[in-house]
Amino acid sequence: MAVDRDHVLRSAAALLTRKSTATMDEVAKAAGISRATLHRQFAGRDVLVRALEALGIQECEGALDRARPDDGRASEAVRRMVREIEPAAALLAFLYSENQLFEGEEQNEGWARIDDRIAALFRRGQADGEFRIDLTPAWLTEALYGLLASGAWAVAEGRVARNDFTHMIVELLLGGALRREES
Amino acid sequence: MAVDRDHVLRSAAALLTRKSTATMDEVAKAAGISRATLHRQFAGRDVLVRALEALGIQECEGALDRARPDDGRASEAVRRMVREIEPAAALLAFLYSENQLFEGEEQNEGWARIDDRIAALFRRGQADGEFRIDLTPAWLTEALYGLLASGAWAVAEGRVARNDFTHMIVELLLGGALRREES
DNA sequence: TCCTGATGAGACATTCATGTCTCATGTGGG
DNA sequence: CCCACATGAGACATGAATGTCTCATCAGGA
Repeated sequence: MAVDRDHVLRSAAALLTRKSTATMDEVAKAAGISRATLHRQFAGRDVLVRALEALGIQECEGALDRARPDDGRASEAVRRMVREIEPAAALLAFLYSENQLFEGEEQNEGWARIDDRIAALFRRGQADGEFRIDLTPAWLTEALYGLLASGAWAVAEGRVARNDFTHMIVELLLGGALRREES
Repeated sequence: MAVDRDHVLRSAAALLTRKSTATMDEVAKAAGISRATLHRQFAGRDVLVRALEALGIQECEGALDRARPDDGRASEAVRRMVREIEPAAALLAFLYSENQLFEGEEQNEGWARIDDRIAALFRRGQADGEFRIDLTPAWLTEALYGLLASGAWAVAEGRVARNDFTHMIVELLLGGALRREES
């Protein structure tokens, strides 16, 4: 019956997103399969995490594609990007913290590609004169990750409404907390 | 010779900040003591983490006190606050991620007090007409935590210069990425 | 209907961090 | 000088998660 690998992966993502220390047994139960079958699909926790990483990268790439980062104003592209990434934010937050554990090992090159694409968008915004130039694209990229993680966490905790997710992040990232003298 | 408890605590903070899964044995070695002695000081990993939590709370409270959040313009107070919190940012990031594991248990009330004080500062900024009102104080507080964690991480990874830490965070948090039409 | 293959349940061994205990050592104070 | 005490080193037991294996069952296809 060829277990639905994608279903298992997404169940695991949903669970580990909430409880990053969940047991393989819990992951299996969450997916509605036995530990044995889970282990037949993913031969070990690290394999599972790597698969989740690949899933996260895939989702990010897809989100970036759909966001068309090269079209129109950079600020609008950022807004589209955040909106597209939102569904994957919790997974990203999990992988973000999990990455810190892969100390020695080289990180998946996929992240480098994604970092580059996002940084390129910020760089374009600067070149277009839309974004300020004293905040480096690398920092803006890092900050975006941080805000996505905070946002996902705050939503999960019920401290902000899910509907406000994109608005909160985009407005803070682009506009900041200070009032604008003029729009 | 009464082991220097504070030294042990700070060594542990420095290590766990970099490698959150470090063993009690590694923590002991990092502090230059044996595992037995470490265990005499902190009877278990959770006790150690709780002690680190208390340390983090203490540092935050101190930073908030020194930042005088009720003095002058709210934006300046935020800047002082970030500057004061900076040395503890890595510890905060560790505790921030560690907190997610204390699922059921009630979180230390100290955090609630700190959250309140920070949120109050943002609220004052809004009341003074300095901050925009469509970003809730709760979200601004969460975002600040997220940016502190991202910033500490980015500095540790060498992606941003340590000297730029405060500037990067404050400017993004308050001003955002968009260029101001006028200062 | 029968056969093949995937699955679930569970036993079992292994690894690792941890908690606990003992004992020798070495230092500082009386 | 001698004693008390903290420490370091290490042995040992424990618990948890994991990896591995077997076997019965069940469903789908020939």
